[in-house]
Amino acid sequence: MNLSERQKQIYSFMTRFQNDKGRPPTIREIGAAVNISSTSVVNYNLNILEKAGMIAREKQVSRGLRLTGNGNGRGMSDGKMVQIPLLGRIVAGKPVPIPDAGTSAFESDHESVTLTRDLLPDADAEKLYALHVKGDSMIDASIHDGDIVVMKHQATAQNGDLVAAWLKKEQETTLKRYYREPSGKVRLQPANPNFKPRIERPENVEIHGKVVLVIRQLSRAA
Amino acid sequence: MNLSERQKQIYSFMTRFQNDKGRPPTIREIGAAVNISSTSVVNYNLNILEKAGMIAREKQVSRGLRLTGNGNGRGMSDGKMVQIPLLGRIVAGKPVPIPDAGTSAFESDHESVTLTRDLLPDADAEKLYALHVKGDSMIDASIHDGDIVVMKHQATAQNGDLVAAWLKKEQETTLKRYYREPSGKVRLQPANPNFKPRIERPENVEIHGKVVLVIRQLSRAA
DNA sequence: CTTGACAACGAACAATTGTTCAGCTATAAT
DNA sequence: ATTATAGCTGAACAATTGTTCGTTGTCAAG
Repeated sequence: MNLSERQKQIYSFMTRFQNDKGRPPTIREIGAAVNISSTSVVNYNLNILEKAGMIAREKQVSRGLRLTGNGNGRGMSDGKMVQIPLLGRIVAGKPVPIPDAGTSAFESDHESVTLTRDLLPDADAEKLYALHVKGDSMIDASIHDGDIVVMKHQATAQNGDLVAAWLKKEQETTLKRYYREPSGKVRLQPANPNFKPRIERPENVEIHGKVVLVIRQLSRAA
Repeated sequence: MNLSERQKQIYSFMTRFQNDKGRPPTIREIGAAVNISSTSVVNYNLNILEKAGMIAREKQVSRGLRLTGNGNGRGMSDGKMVQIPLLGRIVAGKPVPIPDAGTSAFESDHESVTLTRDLLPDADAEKLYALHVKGDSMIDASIHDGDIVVMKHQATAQNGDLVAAWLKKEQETTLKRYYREPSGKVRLQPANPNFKPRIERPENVEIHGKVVLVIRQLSRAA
């Protein structure tokens, strides 16, 4: 699956163009960038890139090119993104906000975070929502104030999942790892092994979602 | 700056289309999606959206639309992304890999991570590179094995920055917060306050970069 | 030498797509 | 009643863009 110098140039240009302009280039734009005078030659090389699995083409569609990222380890960069609504904050004293039914990215005043799909466990990017972590109280050292957590909305969890759990009696939200003990009780294990786990009766624990991604921006905060 | 129902629909569709297909829609595609029979009406509404600062248009360019995200809090989603080379692993025993000069995303066998710009401290997305964190030894509880850290390559740091430092004598890499003490010494402070800081002579500390983003994927790992 | 592949050129064609314009309707202001 | 404006229609036009085809040159295998 060796690619010629030109094909590498084309692929590289496509990547830059897409990242830069937010749309794929046309055949002629590619030609101009890599000094190919004829559109048919560009077309020819694009077909090769397609056979190599590096790109996908859509016929009869202007700019119908997509980077598939096959040649590229993990870096997808094909312009496919997921916009995840930032529903609010997760705080100790309040229940976790839950996504509305018809939450288009436009509706209401939601902020949102846009992520590339390669960061997420593939499949349905629906049902995902993001929360700002506010206050250190409920969380241990592995997640901090100001972090953004991307959650998948679900009411059950598997052993080891990091979940947002609502403790009914205490009226409290907490982010912990979930374990179902042989005894039937639920063990909520802080990510920091130095902290002691919390054993709860299953009836007192309501799972609101599972954490799939944690993002910490270190630029603004100290 | 009130937008009509139709304009909201158009904007919403543009967002979905862009995220979905990786390219902006054409005027006719928009028309079909929002039940507008005439291209001129779509054009008309697009001009309004442009004046409202929600989108940008490029004349005489097919799919020459871009979401500017002005109407949208933080969620940029305009298809502009940054591809960051994943240079390798950061391990205790080895120096931090440093980006080559001519690192196009294509060259060599680099993997890469693609991020949307809204996650990064704006400005030059150049000079950024990503590393896999490997092994718990050098890091304290705030960063884990398997995390991805996005670094900015720089040899100096400000107080409080989370840096990758190379300790010459110990031949060891470590991720810690950097503080210049009044005494002139350098204090390397673990993110976990339970751990003791490490005081070093400045000559022994070589800063290789500053951490700007930490990403933890919780899907695969246990 | 001939054959066949690969890589490229140029040109023409067809489809897609952005642009423009005359006109229609309803509603609110003059 | 008249005017103005927002929102729309339909159609034609021009520009952009994808597709196809005939041709050329190179180079290695037969």
